[in-house]
Amino acid sequence: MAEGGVATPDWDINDAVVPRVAAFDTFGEWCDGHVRRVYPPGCEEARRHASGWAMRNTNNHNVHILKKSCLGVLVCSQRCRLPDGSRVHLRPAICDKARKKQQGKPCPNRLCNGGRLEVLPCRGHCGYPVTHFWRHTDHAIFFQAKGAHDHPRPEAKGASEVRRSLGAGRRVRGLALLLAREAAIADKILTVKPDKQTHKVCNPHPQPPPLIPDNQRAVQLTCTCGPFECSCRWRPEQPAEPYATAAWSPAEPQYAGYAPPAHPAPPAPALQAQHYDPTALPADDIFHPEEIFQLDQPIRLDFPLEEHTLESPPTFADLNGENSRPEDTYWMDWQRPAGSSESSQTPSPELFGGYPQTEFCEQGYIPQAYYPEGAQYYPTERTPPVMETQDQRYYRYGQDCAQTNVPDLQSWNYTDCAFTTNDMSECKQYFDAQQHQAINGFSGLL
DNA sequence: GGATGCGGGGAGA
DNA sequence: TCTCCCCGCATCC
Repeated sequence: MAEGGVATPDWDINDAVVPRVAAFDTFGEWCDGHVRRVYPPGCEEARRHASGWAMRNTNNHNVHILKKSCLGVLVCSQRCRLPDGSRVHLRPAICDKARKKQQGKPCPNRLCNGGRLEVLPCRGHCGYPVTHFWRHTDHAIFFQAKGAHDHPRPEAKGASEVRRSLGAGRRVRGLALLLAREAAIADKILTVKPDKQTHKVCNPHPQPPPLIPDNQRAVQLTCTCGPFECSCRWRPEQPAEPYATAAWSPAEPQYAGYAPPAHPAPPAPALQAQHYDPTALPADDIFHPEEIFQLDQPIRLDFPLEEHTLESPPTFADLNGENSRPEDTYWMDWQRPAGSSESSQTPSPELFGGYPQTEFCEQGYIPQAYYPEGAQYYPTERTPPVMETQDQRYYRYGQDCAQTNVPDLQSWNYTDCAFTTNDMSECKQYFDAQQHQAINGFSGLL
């Protein structure tokens, strides 16, 4: 059975009738794996069919169900590493034309030598891109995801949007222009932030259970480091195990030797001292991506501020404080999935986790490995189900079909569901273990 | 300019 | 027939 959110009875997005539910799920921006969710009709993100993943519309010739497929992630052709050991993973443009323009551009990693951006396609659903399905009824918005992403999370949507809106990508000449941009960023933050917050209306669960134990959150939450010098982020109380970053060479086979997620490698490269000259200006005529990504740091405020974030988002004071070093912050932030509930709950897969093996493929598709150097895994969003199924009503493509004999209607067949009921306890143990390893793995950063 | 939604249509199983 | 994908168009921001 696919992972369900609220306690809806079994349903599938393609069912002729879907149940009417009394409880809704917390909106998940980074849903991964076979996931089913039910959101309230007023959930702004759900109404916009928002996702942290770069999802493009796919025509399924069904006007009742909106289908989207994952575009993957933009990565460096050289698979270079950022100063902290993570890799480049940008958000591909949804527009085909824009996406083509993205490809071939120089890698934004200033340490990268000759790398170019290329799309790492998603093949997480039996060799096809992971798909999201959205279905609206009068009383709920149904969401279903099929497949597990086999690639890193791209940067959050807000990053690319603001970057574009600020005209990043063109060469900046002179400090005055840089300062003007910073002022524009600050202005945008002040303008956008309240609005975003007002739209955050769909979370009926103000404090979902944390994925990281409170005792491990404490250090982070009490961190007094400056936003750009913080080195205690995610610091667990457990001593860190030594970690040696597996050197990755572009000459290596890129998609071979996948390590199954059940045995994730210890992760996370040690956080290196970041030597980056913020005053450096581009010297050539091609656009310098680091100029663009300097702008990414403040825009994190442009993302929906998630309730369960483990760390406070940068404040306006942070961005303008005398200690501000946007570039460093960018590097710090970039290696993490930007601005999302799940991402803030779970450290970046790039740092330690693995990408879940593409399971659940009825066709027996054997997934490719994208990051052979380590079994990278990150926990998928797991919202504890709320088993409330009273007042079950069913909708037939928008029609309100009140039903009283629920069991008779639950004979839906799930041929591609990820979990059976019996699997759930095992899965929980599995994800708990993964989560524990993930947390420990993060200690390698510090 | 890009995101998004809709729809036509081709290809393959 | 179903699912996948590509493409064009319209709308909105």
